[in-house]
Amino acid sequence: MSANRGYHHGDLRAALIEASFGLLAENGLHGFSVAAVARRSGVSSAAPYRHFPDRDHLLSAVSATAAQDMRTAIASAADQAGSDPAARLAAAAGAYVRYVAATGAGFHVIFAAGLYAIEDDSRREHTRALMDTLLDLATATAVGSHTEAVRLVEAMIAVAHGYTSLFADDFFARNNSTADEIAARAVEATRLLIPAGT
Amino acid sequence: MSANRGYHHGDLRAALIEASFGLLAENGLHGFSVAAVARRSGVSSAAPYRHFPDRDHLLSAVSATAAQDMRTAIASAADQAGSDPAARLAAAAGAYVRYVAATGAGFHVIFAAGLYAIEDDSRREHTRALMDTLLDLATATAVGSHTEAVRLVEAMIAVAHGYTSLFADDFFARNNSTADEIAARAVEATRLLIPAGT
DNA sequence: GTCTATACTCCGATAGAC
DNA sequence: GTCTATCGGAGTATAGAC
Repeated sequence: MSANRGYHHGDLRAALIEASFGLLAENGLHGFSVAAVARRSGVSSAAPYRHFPDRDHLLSAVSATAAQDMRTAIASAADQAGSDPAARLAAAAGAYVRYVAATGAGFHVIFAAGLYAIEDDSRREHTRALMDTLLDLATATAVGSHTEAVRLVEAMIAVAHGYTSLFADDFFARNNSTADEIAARAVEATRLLIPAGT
Repeated sequence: MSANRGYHHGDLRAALIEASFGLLAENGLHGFSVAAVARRSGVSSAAPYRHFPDRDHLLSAVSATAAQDMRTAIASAADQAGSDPAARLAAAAGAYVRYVAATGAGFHVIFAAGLYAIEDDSRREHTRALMDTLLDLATATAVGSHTEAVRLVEAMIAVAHGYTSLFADDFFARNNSTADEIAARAVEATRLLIPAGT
């Protein structure tokens, strides 16, 4: 902003993260590379290394941002779903599908292999907050124990991630399905996985 | 077998496909390359090109084998599940998880991008047979229409594929979960998605 | 802080010897 | 049918100029 004394950007770091989301949305994790991110940002392939020591640290920053934004999207969807705990958790599955369809940054990115070894407090905080939010939504559905809540969250994630993966791989291509339609199906399916309530 | 006049194999083509499964199981689709398959088979990186014109044709042959074997595994699991249509379809989800955990060859491999463009009658027959088997299992659960059966198959695949993806990405690592445990959860979840019956 | 240039590795694919 | 050798392309990462 105020300090735009460089060649191209006032904040290349932020621009690189933003470009990463674009790449992930278009080509998936497979299409993510420091070189491609640099190209998309209009800088040389060496420039990113002034802001991130290596590829995994850039991906870790993307992961932190994704976890934060996804948590916001899920919390917002749950609130719009009203007060019924089952409806709120199911809505979270829909928010997951829509977020990943738009950004390409699902759990396979947020918890990508190799990221666990990286020291990145921001990422750890945001991923933990995301999981806590999901766990709270599951616990509210009158499950009997913490273990059951964890199992329910995992089931909900499996459904959401499964639909998302198939959608990203064009498995529903013949149907001309939209992300919103797939999200709606993930909501329905998640609703069926929640015991007892209504 | 009888014609082992070459350097290493009597049937390098089959050995390459077998090696491909090993690579997929260990490193996923990301770790699949003609060079790596050749290394694992103990031949030079040029040898595979005598049996497959390019990378995608090798992958297509792997896809055909995977579709055939997965269909067999699913049909077998359904038969062992008895006569209840809902239990049979749910068992198919478990078979999917176990097969992909063992081989790495899930729908993301069987229907991998780029394969659709390849002319490979074997692959087309086996993938079609696989989908027909799943559709038959879904139709038997007293669904109201063909569209509903398709939707049910897609939901079951989403659940199975979701659990499988998370398992492959070590998402359940802290729990020390086994493939059989994850498969059992996929069976339970699928069972909940099936309407009406019992 | 970004550039150009470069070294290294890996992969896909081909040419030609045997 | 398999080998060695090679080319071209893409990616990670570093060195040094500006």
